[in-house]
Amino acid sequence: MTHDPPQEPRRPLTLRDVSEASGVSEMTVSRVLRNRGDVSPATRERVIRAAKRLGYVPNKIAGALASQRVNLVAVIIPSLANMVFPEVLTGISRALDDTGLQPVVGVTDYAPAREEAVLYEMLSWRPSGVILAGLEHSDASRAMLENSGIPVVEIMDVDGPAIDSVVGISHRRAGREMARAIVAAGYRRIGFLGTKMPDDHRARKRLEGFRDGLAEAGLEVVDTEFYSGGSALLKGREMTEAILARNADLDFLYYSNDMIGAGGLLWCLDHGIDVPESLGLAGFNGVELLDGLPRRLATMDACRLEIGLKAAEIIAGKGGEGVVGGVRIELTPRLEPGDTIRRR
Amino acid sequence: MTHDPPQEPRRPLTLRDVSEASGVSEMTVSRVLRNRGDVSPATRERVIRAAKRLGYVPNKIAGALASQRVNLVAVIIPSLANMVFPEVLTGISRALDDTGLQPVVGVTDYAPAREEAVLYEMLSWRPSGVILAGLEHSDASRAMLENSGIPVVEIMDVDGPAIDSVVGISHRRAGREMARAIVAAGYRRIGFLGTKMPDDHRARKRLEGFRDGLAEAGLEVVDTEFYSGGSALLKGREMTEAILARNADLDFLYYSNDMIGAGGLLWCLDHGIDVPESLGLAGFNGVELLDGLPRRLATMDACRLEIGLKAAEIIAGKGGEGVVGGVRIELTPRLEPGDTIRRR
DNA sequence: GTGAAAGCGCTAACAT
DNA sequence: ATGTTAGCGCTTTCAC
Repeated sequence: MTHDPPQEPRRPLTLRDVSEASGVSEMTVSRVLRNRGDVSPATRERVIRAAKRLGYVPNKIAGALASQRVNLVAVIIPSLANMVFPEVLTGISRALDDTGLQPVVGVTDYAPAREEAVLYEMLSWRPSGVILAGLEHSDASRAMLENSGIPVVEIMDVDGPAIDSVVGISHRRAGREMARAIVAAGYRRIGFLGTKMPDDHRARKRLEGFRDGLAEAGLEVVDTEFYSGGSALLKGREMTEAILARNADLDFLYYSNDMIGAGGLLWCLDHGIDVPESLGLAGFNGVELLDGLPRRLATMDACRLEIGLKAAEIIAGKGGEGVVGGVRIELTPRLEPGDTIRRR
Repeated sequence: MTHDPPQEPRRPLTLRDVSEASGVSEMTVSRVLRNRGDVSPATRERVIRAAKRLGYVPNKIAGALASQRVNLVAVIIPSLANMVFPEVLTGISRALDDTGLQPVVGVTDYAPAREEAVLYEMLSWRPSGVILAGLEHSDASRAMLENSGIPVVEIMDVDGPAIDSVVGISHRRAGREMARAIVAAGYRRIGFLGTKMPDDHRARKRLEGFRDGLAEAGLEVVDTEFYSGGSALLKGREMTEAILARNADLDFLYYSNDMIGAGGLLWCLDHGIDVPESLGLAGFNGVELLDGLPRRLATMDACRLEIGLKAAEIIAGKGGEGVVGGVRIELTPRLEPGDTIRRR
C-alpha cells in the first residue's frame, strides 16, 4: 500500500522521535498521549498525527518507573485446566474493563513452591493489586505480600485468616449443607469421590464440612475414592464403578467436582441404575456443562463469576490508596438439587 | 512470630537498602541477585542474607529499563472459555519453564478491536516475543507487530500469509479430509452445525474446506445450523434436534467443535437413533472430555499442546536476535474415527 | 499552554 | 572481585 522509504529502524521509537517529527517538546507529546493537562487542540492534533504516522507505541516500562504507577493486576490461580478459574478470570476482566487496569495471569499448578516463584516474579513488576486463590500460602509468600504494600485479595475461600481482603465462599459450609440435604432426603450409606491433591485445600475443606454434616446425623462416609490426572469425565466413570464394586449398598455418591460427577452420572445411566431412587448423586461447582447432560446433576454453585467481579472491584476501588484495610465478602452458594437427589 | 521493630515502610525496598544493610555496593548486590559476574562466596552470602532478611523484591521495571531486556512473552488468544486455548497455554508454559521467560496472557473475545487494544497494551511493555492466535488481524495490529522488531509467532492456523513465524494446522485441509472420510464411509446427506462467529476464521476455513471436500464427490452441505453463547453441550442437543426436525433424512452431522458434537451425540443416544449406522457424527478438536462419553465421537485432533510448545520454542530460541526470519511449522491433525462413523 | 531539569531504580561499561 | 559513572525513556515538578 504505502511506500514509505525503506526504514531499517530496529530501534523502537521513543517520545523523542515523536517530538522531533511534530516539532513539539517531549513533555507536550507525553501530555497529549496521556490526555493529561491542557494542550491546545492544534498541538494535540499535530502530535497525534505524528505518533500515528510513525507507529509509536509508548514504553510503559519507562512510564511506570517515572510515575511509580503500574496498571497491572496480578492474578494467581492454581490451574486453567478446569472450568472454574477461567470463569473467575472472566469476572475479573469484566470488572477491570473500564478501569485502565489489566489482569496478568500466573498459574501455580497447585504447587506452593510454584506459587512462591510466580508471586515473586509478579511482585517484582510492582502491580497495582494482587488477586490470588486460597488462604494457604507459604511463610515466604505471606511475607512478600505483607511487605509489598500492595492491596491483596484472596479469593474462593473464606475459611481462615486473610492477609488483606478476601472474597469467596465457605467450603466447609458448602460441604456441611450438602450433607444435610442428602441426609434430609433419606440417604444413609454415602460415599465420597474426589481428587488426590493434598494442596487443594478447598476440596479438603468441603470434605471436612461434609463429614461434619453427616456426623450431625450420626453418619459417616462409608467409602472414598480418589484420582489424579486424566479425563475427569472418564475418571468419574471408573471411580464410580470401583466404589460400587466395593460397596454395592451405597445409596449416595458425593463428588468433589461436577466433571467427575457427570462421569458418574453417565456411568449410572449406562448401567441402568435408578437415579435418584436407589442411588443419589451430587457434584460441586455448578458448571455450565451440566445443562446438556441427560439428567441434571445436583450441585452447588461456587459463585465463580461473582467472586472474580468482587475481587477486581476491591482492587479497582483502592485507587492507589494502598492497603487500607481488609474487606471481607462471603458469598453464599446455592444448592441446586437437579434430578439426582430424591425429593421427599 | 518474629518481633521486628514496628516498621512503617510503605516505601518498597530498593537495591540501596540492601546495599546499606550488607555494606556492599549496589552494583555488587545487583550482581549477586542476578548470579552475574564473579562475586566472592563471602560477599554473596552476606548479600543474600541481607536481602532475605529485609524481604527485598527487585524492581523489574527499573531492571528492564536499564537492561533493555524484558523476560515476558505476550500471548494473545480469543478466549479461555473453551478447552482449546488453555491447552495451548499449557504447552507454552511448559516450553518456557526453564528459559527464564514468563507468559503474559491477553484475551480478545474474538473481537478485532479488542485484539488491537490488547496488543497495543502488551507491546508497550516491550515483551521478548508475541504469540497470537490466527492470521487475520487489523491493519493497525499488523503494522504494530511489524514495527515492533519483536519476534511474532502466529498460531493455530497456517492458511494464509504470516507476519513472521507461524505454527498451526491447515483448517481448510482438516475440513476437506473430514469430508473425504465421511464420503468414503458412504454418507451422502450431510449437515453442518457450528458457531455464529464471523471472526472465528478457523471455523470458517474448516467449513470451506469441508464444502470443497464434499464437492469433490459432487455433494453439498444439505443444511446448516448455527448458535452463539450458552452451554455448548446443551446447544449441541438443541441444534441437533432442530436440524433433524427440518431434514429427517440427514445421514451425517459435522459439528464445528467437540462440545456441541458431544451434545448432539447424547441427544441421539437419548432418542434411540442408530449411531453410526443411520446417522454419523463428527466434531473437531480432540478434547479430553470425549473419553468419558458413552460412545467415542469422531474428531480430529487440533494439536493444541504441540502448537503451544513449538511456538514458545521459537520465541525462546530467538534469544534476543530479534526477527531473524519466519519459521513455518505445519502440524498434521490426526483423524480419530471413534465410534460415530461407519466402518466399511 | 508549553518547556527544562531532575530523577524513578536499576544495569552496561568501564575502571580499579 | 568490587566500585564508579552514566543513562535507559519516561513523568514529576516547577518555571515561564
